Amino acid sequence: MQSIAPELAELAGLIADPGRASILSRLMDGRAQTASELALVAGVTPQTASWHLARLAERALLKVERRGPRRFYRLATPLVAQMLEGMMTVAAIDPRPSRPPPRIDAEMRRARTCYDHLAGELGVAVTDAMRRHDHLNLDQEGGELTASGRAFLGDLGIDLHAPARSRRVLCRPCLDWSEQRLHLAGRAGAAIADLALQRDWIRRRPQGRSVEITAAGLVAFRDLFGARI
Amino acid sequence: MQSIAPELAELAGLIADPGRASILSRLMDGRAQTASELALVAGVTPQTASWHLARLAERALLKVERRGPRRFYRLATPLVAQMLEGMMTVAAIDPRPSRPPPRIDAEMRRARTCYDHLAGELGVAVTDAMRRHDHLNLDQEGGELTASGRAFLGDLGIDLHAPARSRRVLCRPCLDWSEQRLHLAGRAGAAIADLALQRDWIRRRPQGRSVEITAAGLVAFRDLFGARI
DNA sequence: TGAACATTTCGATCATGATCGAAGCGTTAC
DNA sequence: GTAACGCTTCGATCATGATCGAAATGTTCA
Repeated sequence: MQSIAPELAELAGLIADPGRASILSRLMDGRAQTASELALVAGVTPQTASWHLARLAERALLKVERRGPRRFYRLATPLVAQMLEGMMTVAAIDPRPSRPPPRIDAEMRRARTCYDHLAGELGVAVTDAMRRHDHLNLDQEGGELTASGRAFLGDLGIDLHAPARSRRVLCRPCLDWSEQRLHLAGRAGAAIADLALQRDWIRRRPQGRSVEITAAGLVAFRDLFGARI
Repeated sequence: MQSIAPELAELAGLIADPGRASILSRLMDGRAQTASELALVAGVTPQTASWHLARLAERALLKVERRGPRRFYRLATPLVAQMLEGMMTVAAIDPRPSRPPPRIDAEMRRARTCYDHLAGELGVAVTDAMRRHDHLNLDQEGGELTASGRAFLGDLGIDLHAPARSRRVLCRPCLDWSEQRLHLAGRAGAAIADLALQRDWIRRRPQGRSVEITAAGLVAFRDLFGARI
């Protein structure tokens, strides 16, 4: 019985090292990072990181981009991000009573980006608020924006028309691994995150994937979205 | 920066062994299998398989059920299946020119179940047919059944009302790793697979996840669904 | 109780791959 | 051209875990 099991094992092997897992996790915000930065994140020397990065890039999990003497690495495709998302969801659930639940950095839990949309308490709060106001229906396997939701986002200046070539869907649930709750992903989720960055409601922290909610952001999320945060 | 990277690596490590990957892949049809059967699939001795199974069960990727002297193993939750689905999708894409594309068993490619819905050529053909007949809209991140689609499935005797407790969505895309195309998953996908099994359009093969399309099935999929298969 | 069978546990062996020091390569800036 | 810097390649070492034979456990059935 030929199956993809060997390829599955090989792929998993690439993620099975703590250093490489840290690197992939760090790149989950969709941005590119230098090899040095990723070595720091992985907690290994540059040589070792280089070896890890080469393996990930060879298997096309990462894309590399040379800018001067530096090399920037990023996730190769959104498909890779989506796969990691699914793995993190399972990774965050560990029912072994002996094991303490993974201690997640407070900033990370509070607010972060998940590839292109909001996650953490903020992501879940915004999603919940939109559901409460009947802007959104969302469940485990799918979601849709209501007419009122479209109007709401339209009023915020979000253009929901898909780029001509994109067949990407508007709403998609993403299981938040730190909150164990659903948050909004898909084109709508990405648009909200873009808007928040653009209006300085959130700011990316220099390192890590977590984002800082600005004072203006707190007001905006509470007053405009009705988020309980 | 505390993150789930260590848990992610540990989880990946569990899948990173060819034997365990074979076992997980085998269980992707959602059914339970005995330890002996899984040892065969993994190509290892029963002792070794037992060791693998214990690790997978300890981490709650598998559930074990004792029936007499046998132990039946199955995937612990649909979440695990969904994670594996995402990994297989990436595993099936290997752009390294040196590597030959994974040779997938012809039966497996033709028709199989993916946890609870149809996959392979059959799954894609049925999905395509439903899209052609405007029964279904489906893209990378979501999907919906049209009014005509609901009527179509209703006429086939499929009850699309969700069980009271279930918030499971009707339509979800699932990227078929052997066909590199989308097929239908979610409650609707599962209902179609159930119907096909019930009406003997497909039969599960004793081993492996592939299914056999019966003569009646070929007629049904072609005439009722309009599938090009 | 004892025989048959499925599965697990134990113990020893062996292979894979993660690691870092040292050295090499490429790009940029002066 | 040459120095500085980021990154990679090479080589040697070391730890982890996959494997199976042998033996133990547990379940069913007579």
